Amino acid sequence: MPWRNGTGPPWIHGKFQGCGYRLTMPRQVIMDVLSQTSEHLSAEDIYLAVHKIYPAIGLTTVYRTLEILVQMGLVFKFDFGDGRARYELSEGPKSIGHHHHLVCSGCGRIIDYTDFIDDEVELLKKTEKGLSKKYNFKITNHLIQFYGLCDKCQ
Amino acid sequence: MPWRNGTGPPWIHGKFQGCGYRLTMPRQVIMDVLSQTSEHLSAEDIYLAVHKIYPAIGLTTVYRTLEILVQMGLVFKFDFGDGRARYELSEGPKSIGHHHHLVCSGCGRIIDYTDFIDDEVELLKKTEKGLSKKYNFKITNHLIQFYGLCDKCQ
DNA sequence: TATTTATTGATAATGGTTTTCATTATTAAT
DNA sequence: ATTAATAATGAAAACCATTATCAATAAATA
Repeated sequence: MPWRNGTGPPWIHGKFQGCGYRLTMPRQVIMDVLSQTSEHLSAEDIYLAVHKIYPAIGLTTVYRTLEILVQMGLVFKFDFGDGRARYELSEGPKSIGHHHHLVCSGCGRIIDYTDFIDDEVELLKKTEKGLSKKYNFKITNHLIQFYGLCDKCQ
Repeated sequence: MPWRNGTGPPWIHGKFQGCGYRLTMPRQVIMDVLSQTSEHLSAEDIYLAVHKIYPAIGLTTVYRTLEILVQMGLVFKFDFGDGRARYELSEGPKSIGHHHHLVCSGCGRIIDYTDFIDDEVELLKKTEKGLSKKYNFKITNHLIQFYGLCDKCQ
């Protein structure tokens, strides 16, 4: 990485400013934490990780920042049914790119998968076009999740 | 409908017994309420509707019953991001059959759609088969949702 | 009928998320 | 630079959907 910890890549700065937000230290560190993991972190997970780097952080700020990041499209918010939201960077160094999740109903394990993306994209394009037309609904995002039992739980 | 209010169709009774549950009055009325709507009711919505027919109902019982119904596969539980779960009968008189949802990020409106189900089913079959094999993950269910802005919000 | 077992509902507790609000940091104006 | 206006922060309290507790009731079984 060509930037110091907490400094963040330059384009992030522009993105924030472009949306009328300031790229403050807490926000940079939250972005760093999200960039350096491929896990599905909860707000508290993020709070704890940020706290190691920037101990003055408050949980409230984490929630507020995540809301902004989701709204800016930099972060995806997921609900895997365990009562707490999970957050993932939508793009970045460790991002595995466009993917979806297998959610184990037994142990709650989450498996990322990127298979059949080509077929999926084809269907989605068709579907999005059709639905946009039929309902005049402007689609910005989609969610696909599979539920079932992982190898250890069946 | 060939059965009285709160009596429910016969097969429901068998289903409950088969799972080791009793088909009590509160449970029957909850099933009735779910059968007679095509909306996306929250637990409280259901509680209020049931309360008109069966005033002794408690909110706790509604939650407990819904949990059972979901676990039995009679009801789907959804999260549309407004902080409360929504419940839909997976099959029944007013059910529109297999469908998915468009979620408006502006006003929270939910639009059911059943388009492209054939193409979707094809992709899902392929995907499920591939993922089951690759990850040894036994898929029981899936979720597809589109997010965006409805006609009134753009 | 007696006895075991499941179900119920009022209440309290839980816990993730939001709101409040005074303080602090950042930007813009002078 | 200094000051004024604005945005961001964090501690604490509030919120609110959902769960756990537990005594009372209903249903199934012996």
